[in-house]
Amino acid sequence: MAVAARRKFRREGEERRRQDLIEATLDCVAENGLQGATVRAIALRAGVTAGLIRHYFPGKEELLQAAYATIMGRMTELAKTALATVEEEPRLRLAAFVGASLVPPVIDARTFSLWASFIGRAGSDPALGVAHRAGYLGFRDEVEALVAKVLADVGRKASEGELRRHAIAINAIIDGLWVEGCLAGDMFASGELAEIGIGSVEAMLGLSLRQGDVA
Amino acid sequence: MAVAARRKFRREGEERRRQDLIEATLDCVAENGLQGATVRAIALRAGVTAGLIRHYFPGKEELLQAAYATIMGRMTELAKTALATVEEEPRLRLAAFVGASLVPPVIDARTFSLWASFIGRAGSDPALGVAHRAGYLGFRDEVEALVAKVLADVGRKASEGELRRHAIAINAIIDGLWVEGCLAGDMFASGELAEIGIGSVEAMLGLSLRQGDVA
DNA sequence: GACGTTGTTATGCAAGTGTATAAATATTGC
DNA sequence: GCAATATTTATACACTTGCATAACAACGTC
Repeated sequence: MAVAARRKFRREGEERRRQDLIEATLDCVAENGLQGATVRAIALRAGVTAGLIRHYFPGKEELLQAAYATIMGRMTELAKTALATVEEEPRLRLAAFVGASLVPPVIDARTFSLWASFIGRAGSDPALGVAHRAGYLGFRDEVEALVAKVLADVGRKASEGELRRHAIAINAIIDGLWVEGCLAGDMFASGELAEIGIGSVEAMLGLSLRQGDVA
Repeated sequence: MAVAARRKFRREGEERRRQDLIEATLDCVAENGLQGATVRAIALRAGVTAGLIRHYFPGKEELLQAAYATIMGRMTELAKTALATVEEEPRLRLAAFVGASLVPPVIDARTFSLWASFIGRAGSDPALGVAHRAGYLGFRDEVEALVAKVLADVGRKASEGELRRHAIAINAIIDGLWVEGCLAGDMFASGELAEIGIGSVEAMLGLSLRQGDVA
């Protein structure tokens, strides 16, 4: 009788394994939604057996939470990168930020799929809703600060309410273009969304954000 | 021995039952995502037993497809209603359309939850992707037509490319504000999103859309 | 190089999944 | 009322799910 050989394996570092499991989870969710993220599918993709998951996480729920935290962190990280442009001049900074938010890697079908999969439950899961709100408000505050600097730079005064409205609107157009770019990127020429985004912000603020036009 | 009494039931019309099952499915999906839409949960909510589902649909997959088609149809229906304003004057029509898209019932947490739950799989499921694209393009074409009328009305010429960009941008800001309104409606005053949306479109087109300002 | 630790696999289990089938009853036409 | 029909329930089945447990083997330590 041929005894089934026990599978060979390597011991990876703890942090490495955790990350691998999280990444495998994200892959599963991105491809087939939360439904596709079964412990067996995740383990298969991570190259381990299902039982190992419970060695690193109390349960599947906690693994999903860790995965959600990871994708949220990655998204805010991308947003920060978009914000951290080298430009000094306020208008150029704002333009660079909007533009960077509308090209890869921020525009990314996988990220969008993950966002949608998780956010779909923001209505019923309070923790998700709170997390979204925090991320959104943080993002909007950054936009508002950028806009305030731009307006100050050109010598325009804006009330608190005006600033708020500008931030909401700019945020919305970035989000809207982001969704479309992620869902159907091939419908737009390369850089077209960034172009449209910057142009729209210019129109909304009533001033040019680009070098050539700067007085 | 007390024999378990067989459950009483009524025979409903075929179309009525189908609709009830679809509505129950949407309820389940909206509350707990596609995961929550098990045949038993759906049946429970519809007030029938699980087996009945297969009397009206070949399988669960087909029921989900019918539910998706329903929510998509309902969304385009809402969009059409927003378009079917009584206003005659092109600018007022555009403003009314934008405004109607940013208040209930278009702004609706349940609808958003359903949208997100299904659209999350648009990347992997080609049928979903195609459906979204068709809906989006139809919507955008309507916006483009509206904008064209507005510009013609004020005697401005716009190239095909300009029209396209305007439609994309207006669409994006509606979508972006819609998402935020659905996810965190309580963060905005009643009518604030509509106000911001219309104001942004005015800025983007460089003209007023409101009665008082019409020349 | 043997040994103990523990990361990892393998196996099992109870609950839940979609589906198939048969039994039962509500409804229709007479 | 009564039989015929097909909607609806009830039950069963094979499979998947997350989780528990025990056996195992890779690695550090002496």
